Amino acid sequence: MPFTPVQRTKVSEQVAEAIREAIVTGRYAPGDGLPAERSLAEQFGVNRSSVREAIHRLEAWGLVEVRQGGGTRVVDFLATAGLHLLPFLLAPGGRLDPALLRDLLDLRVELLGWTAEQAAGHAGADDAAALEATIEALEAAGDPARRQELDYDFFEQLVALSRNRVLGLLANAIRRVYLENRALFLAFYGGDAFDTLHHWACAGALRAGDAGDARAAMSAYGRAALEDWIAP
Amino acid sequence: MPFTPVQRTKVSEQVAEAIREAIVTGRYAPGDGLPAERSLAEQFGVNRSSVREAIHRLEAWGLVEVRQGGGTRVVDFLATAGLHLLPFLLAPGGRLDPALLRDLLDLRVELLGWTAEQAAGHAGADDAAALEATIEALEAAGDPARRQELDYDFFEQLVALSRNRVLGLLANAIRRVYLENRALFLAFYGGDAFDTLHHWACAGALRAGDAGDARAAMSAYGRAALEDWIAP
DNA sequence: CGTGCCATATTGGTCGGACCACCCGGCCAT
DNA sequence: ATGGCCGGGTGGTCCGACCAATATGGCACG
Repeated sequence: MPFTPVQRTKVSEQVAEAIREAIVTGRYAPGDGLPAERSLAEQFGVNRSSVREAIHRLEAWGLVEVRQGGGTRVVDFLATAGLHLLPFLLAPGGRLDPALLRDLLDLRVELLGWTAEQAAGHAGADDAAALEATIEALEAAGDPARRQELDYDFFEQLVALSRNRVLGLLANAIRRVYLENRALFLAFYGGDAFDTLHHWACAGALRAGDAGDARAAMSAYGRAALEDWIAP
Repeated sequence: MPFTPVQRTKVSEQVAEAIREAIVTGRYAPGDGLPAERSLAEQFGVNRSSVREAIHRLEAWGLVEVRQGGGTRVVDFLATAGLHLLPFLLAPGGRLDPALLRDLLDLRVELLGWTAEQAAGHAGADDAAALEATIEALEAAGDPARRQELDYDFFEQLVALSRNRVLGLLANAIRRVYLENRALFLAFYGGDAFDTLHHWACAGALRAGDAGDARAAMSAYGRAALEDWIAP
């Protein structure tokens, strides 16, 4: 059994995480001013440089606005930040936000369907075969974590087949959501509700070049997952 | 006529932009190593702290991977970065990437339709009235830039009506694409091809609570824009 | 009383230097 | 061929200092 890599967390990362958590959990409201860098450095017991790095990471995430001489203010991130914040908003402080998960799964239904539809335009027989190989591995896998991984592989293969680079970027953002909240979705892949029916239907539709059927299959899969994940 | 705010560019920002441009234009291939921080500081004629801030911004964007002792390497950003990179990928080095624009507009069609469909589930008569007020302002506006602005307002109202916060984050990411590449889309709003036919249809469908019609209207609008923007 | 100006404290931005932790490669003894 | 050692290069952190923009309050002026 292989060892898992040791965790090397930089000081600036820890500071950034602490402040991010304080913001997304509402401890700082939009418009509030963050403590001064020198003050934060003292509170965290680190150098001001590390605090600056942390704050600039938050700025890159769209959580705070920094103005020289005017302090650092928390912004209304729901109105300005992009999808890269979603992994942290989904379960702020360890508590799942069920409404937000519902929003995500709703969008997922649409996205799965459209991705399959677009993939149908470029998929050949060998592409369908590759997808089917993934499905077979999915059925053979016993470990729920491995299933989750392979299921996402299937989606990424569809994204690659769609040849849409913007969709690719969007999929990258979505992937981070799963990576950061693995445990959240794990129960589904261990339960009885999960089956590969729709996967086979999608692969078959791609083999036949039927975009409509492909879309229908993946939409149905997304809806099934939604019903299982939300309010059992 | 209001003045445009003076440009305050920090040193670290300029450095970050320069390196980002070098990466997205392919001057550094994925896997390549960036020069050392001390070397970059010397080349740019700035302090190492500023270079570090710039590099960490690139890291937050998903463009580079930093390892202590092991240097800083450029990553395959198409495989890892999120939608926040799109504004810079659309016209790297000032030259438009038409294939990428096509990808974006394809996705836009789907997104516009779904947003309208979702909005129909929550829109009341006063919401429809607000939308219609925006359309009237849109028709009255002579300045193409103002039209563009109002058209995006219309979309954001739909997003707000959908009550889907994930879609809201996605819309924020898309908005940045327009803000960073205003000129690119401006021609459309000045030409004859632009009309408010689909907007009215959507507002009407929302007033009637017809999700299907709302979706059809905005999908049609997206397709019309796509045909006008691509290969005239 | 309101206005504009100015001194000052506060805050973020940059700088230069120092040291530590880590990775890599070459060299050497085993 | 293996493992240990070591030196050079790299990023991570720290320190102290100064610069630049901002916010604040007092004060003179109208």
